[in-house]
Amino acid sequence: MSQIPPVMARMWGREPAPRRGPRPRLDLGTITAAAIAIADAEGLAGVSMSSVAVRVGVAPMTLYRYVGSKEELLTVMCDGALPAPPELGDLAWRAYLAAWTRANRDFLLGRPWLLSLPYLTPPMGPRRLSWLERVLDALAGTSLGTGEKFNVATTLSGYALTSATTIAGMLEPEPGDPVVHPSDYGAMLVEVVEPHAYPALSAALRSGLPGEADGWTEDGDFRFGLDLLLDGVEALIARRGSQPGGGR
Amino acid sequence: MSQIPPVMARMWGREPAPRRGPRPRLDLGTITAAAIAIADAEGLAGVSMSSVAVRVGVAPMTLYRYVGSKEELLTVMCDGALPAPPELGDLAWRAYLAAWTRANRDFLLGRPWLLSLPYLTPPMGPRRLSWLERVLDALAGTSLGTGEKFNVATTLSGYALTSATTIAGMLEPEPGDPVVHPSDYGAMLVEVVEPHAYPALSAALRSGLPGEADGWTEDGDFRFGLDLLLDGVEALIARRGSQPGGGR
DNA sequence: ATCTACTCTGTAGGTCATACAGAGTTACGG
DNA sequence: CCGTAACTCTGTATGACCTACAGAGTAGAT
Repeated sequence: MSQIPPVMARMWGREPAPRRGPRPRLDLGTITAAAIAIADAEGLAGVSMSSVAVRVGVAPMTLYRYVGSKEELLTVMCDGALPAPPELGDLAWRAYLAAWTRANRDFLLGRPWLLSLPYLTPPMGPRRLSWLERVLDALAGTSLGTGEKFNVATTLSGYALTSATTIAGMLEPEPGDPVVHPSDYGAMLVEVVEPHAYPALSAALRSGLPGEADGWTEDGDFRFGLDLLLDGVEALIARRGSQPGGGR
Repeated sequence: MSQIPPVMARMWGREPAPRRGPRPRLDLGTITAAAIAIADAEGLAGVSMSSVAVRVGVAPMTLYRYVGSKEELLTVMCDGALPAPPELGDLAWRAYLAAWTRANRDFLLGRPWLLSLPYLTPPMGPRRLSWLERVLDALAGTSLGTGEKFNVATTLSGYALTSATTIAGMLEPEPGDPVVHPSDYGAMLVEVVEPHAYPALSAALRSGLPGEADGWTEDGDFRFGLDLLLDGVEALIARRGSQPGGGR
């Protein structure tokens, strides 16, 4: 009956509870916690089946009793690494969605290795779904349809992701990465961009390099895009408000 | 003088043109084209230094004359795989940005392996910058500041990315991937989500599973978020329009 | 007591990135 | 015209990694 793939079953604690043989000495939670700890300390590159096995005190091959492959482990990590979403309290939808998106971005920045994983798959783990739950809740009072609420969640979560990726790419001069510091970024562009081929861009560079302006903050950039989106949501709600219901 | 890292120099054709020794038999363009062809045919997993070397007809180690590491090659591929941005013509900014974002999403769907790469780094290659150039151009007539135009480009491009990732995750049942088909998605959620822990979500699932509604199209979802953003931009332009200039 | 399912482990095979050193090749200085 | 230096290409080797396989031990079922 259960069409759900084994990874997901395990993520939700639906393990078959075997009858014969020795009791399993581990569980999936212990393993993913170990893997996450390693990723936090050394980055994703430090996470190997061997290193995880050492950390939980078993032989490497033992892990395959709990996980079908390394990729499966990474998938489970994507959910296990998430914190609980912020509390709704009695915030209005707009204030809450702003806080939600910011919290979303912040935990991605706290665990930047998440950005290198296929994080943007349809949410299936308990943690990811609890974040989705909160958006539905926050929008419950509005006239948006169910599908529209899902779309708002997806879009905001995507924005948090791209925003975090952008910031992480500038902040982290990880050793061995071909990462460019934002202070050098404008200078590098100037050196390479020819006014002939890129007129608008080189004009913009001449008028003031991005990242150099005094008033600039990365938080300002974040709020910029966020307000763009929330203004859009607000416009939509206003539109729907005059209509009956709307949306499946 | 040139502070620019070697990858970038090579991406822009700034190779030092050596004087002694045999003429190089290859160039970076040939190599990246081969790597891209392999990725198109077999996915990213098929791209190894060996496979690329075979395709261009040299020994694996030869590639390291043109590229510092495999990661560097992947970085260069990220730019080389991009098509030219759509022509501006005489479109109004909103129509153009919509076309631009859609084209952005479409080439990502055409080369889904781009989604597994660190695609969201600050644009430094010629192709990526030409996409940026077009946004600046399209917004030239508006009263937005330079920084704001950059932000609009970043946000829209991020939206194209998340949107493409979502669709690709549902469309491609790649062998060996723990991917879930959208038709199963709702059913799986129902099986796993407990109304007690996820009241809003399970209510939404009961009222109509996502992906099941008759009127649903993935393109509708795309336009939904896009309009959200463009409405936001429009609101911003309207606000800026009354003020002098604006932006650093 | 025996069976049997299940857990843990060592070994081994295959793939991969890349360090290294050597051989061949071209241009330049004399 | 020759030697030398710089540069390109290649074979070999190393170490890391994932994981297939088969065996050994263990504890509940019969």
